[in-house]
Amino acid sequence: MKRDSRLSGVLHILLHMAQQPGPFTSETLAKAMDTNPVVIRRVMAGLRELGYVRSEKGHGGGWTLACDLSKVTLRDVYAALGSPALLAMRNRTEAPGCLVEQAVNAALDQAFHDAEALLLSRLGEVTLAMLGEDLRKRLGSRKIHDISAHRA
Amino acid sequence: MKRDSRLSGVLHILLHMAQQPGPFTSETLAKAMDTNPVVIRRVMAGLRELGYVRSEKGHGGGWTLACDLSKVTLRDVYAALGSPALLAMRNRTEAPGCLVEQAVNAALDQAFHDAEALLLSRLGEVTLAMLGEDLRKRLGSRKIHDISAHRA
DNA sequence: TTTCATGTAACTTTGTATGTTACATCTCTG
DNA sequence: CAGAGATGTAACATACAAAGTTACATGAAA
Repeated sequence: MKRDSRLSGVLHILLHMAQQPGPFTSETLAKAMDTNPVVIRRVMAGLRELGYVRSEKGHGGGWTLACDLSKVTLRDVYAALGSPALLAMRNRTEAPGCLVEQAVNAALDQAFHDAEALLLSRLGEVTLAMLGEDLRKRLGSRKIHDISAHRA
Repeated sequence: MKRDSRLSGVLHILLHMAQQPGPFTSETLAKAMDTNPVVIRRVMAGLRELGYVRSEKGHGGGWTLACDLSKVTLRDVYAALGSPALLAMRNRTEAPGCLVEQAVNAALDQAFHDAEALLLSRLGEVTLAMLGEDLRKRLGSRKIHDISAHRA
């Protein structure tokens, strides 16, 4: 299964933006993420709708943070992406007529549901501010990492 | 992301096999699962290697259960499929040089790891025998469901 | 009015599960 | 032994979603 890296990617972007004053163009962010500006706009669109970031057109335009980083959790960011599927597995058939399949689904659904709930709960415990704090520790005495000098 | 339904599918097969004496040809099972015999052979191959089922060629051949259903858990079956990815999300980059990405990965990895561990643990708690027991309850007074009359 | 930026639709590429075809191999039956 | 019925498996085809790309409309600043 082709796995989704949008959450990872958008968090990377947000954290970079928190390190320097904006605004950042999609072009700049795309170079740092080694991807395409349109991809950036795509994943940022959901965040904009929820008011976590703002975008401005024209000269001097680009993306800026527009939220209290201590109030936004990774779960919020996940939701801003449209809450894509969390698990790589699914039931063969939902609402099957076959009792055998119903029994299988019931067992799997419970396990799936518990795992999803835990994952969402964990994501809900971490704020963007906490991520930034962790980053500061990792940076240590080092100079602030400039996004334009980004290497994956 | 295209999600994997092999675990669901193979459990369905095993539970059907537990309801009637075998052997079952891939052809029969494929019809019941509304798929192709080769797909059946493919998912059953891992189970055969672990000794959970046996296959015989030629006249009167096919698949038979070869394990104690109370000893095999859903986790074992999952492992027999080759332990495919559990989560639909992944990190953009593993072992990144960028400290920002390291911070993001660290946060996500912990959440991902916890969710995977819980899922595996839940799967490990359920045996095929327990699934069969649940099925019997669902069947109630009804006659045993013949696989040849299968409807999804 | 030109330049620089986002917004977005449409299309292409890529990776993976799933489906299909073809054929080799084995085993029972007659 | 010959033929039919089964699995084993490689090779290829299809379906689908994420990711990448192209093209162009729109808006804002110089």
